[in-house]
Amino acid sequence: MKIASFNINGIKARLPALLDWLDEAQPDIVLMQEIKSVDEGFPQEPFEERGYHVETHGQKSFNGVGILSKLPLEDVTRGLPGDDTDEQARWIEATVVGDSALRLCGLYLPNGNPAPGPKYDYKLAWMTRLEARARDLLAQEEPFVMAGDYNIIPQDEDAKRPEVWQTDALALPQSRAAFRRLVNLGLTDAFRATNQAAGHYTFWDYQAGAWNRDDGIRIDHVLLSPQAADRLTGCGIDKEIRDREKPSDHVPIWVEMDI
DNA sequence: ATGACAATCAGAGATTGA
Repeated sequence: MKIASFNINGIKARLPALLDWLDEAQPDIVLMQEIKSVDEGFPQEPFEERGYHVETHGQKSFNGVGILSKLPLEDVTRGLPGDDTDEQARWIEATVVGDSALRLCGLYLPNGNPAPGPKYDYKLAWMTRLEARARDLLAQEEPFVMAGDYNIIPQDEDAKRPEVWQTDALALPQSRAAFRRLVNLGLTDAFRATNQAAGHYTFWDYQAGAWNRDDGIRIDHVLLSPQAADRLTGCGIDKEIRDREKPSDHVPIWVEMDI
């Protein structure tokens, strides 16, 4: 089973590029971020024509997450638990049942800039809630995938120019520490489990020729529960699609699992 | 030192992103 995460940066602007990639990569499941659409505005038909079930948790203009799946999506829940006043659409969960059940968690973690400030406080608070959700899921001792745009550069080797990110919310020590706490609960960073090299990125800014200079950062991650990590057989980044017409500023990261 | 670039909503330019 191939499971991908992709920050598409707007479904309206990205539909052709997304469909082209889907037809080539043939993922069984896609966790999407930044759909930038309300649920009613998300075009389900082109995905259903390709055999995908579609579930979204959208909002107007910004944020928004969704799941495409060739298997039916069961027990869908929307919103990260822990703050009933949080109206930002950044979290969706669903279960797929192949040979066994797999819980999918798709997330769009807050950017947090400028830091310090209220946006950074929101990011750190959101990460505390994320850690709590991970603890609850781990207690169930079943396979789950927690994938999306984490807006975290875990280590300096995950950026072409780490020095320019030192005071950025994506790389500040508090951000990295929160990400480590999450991983240290017992989750596996699928990319790092299969590839230890520096210089692998999932985001290149549209500005200043970042793509042409390979000035990227690795901020989209797939974390696996122990039971899911046992089924991991591969992980990759579809870097080449960043070079196409009207690309997202992110590219997909995917895992192959023996499920 | 600043802006670059893109998407959204709206119908110009502010806001957001990373």
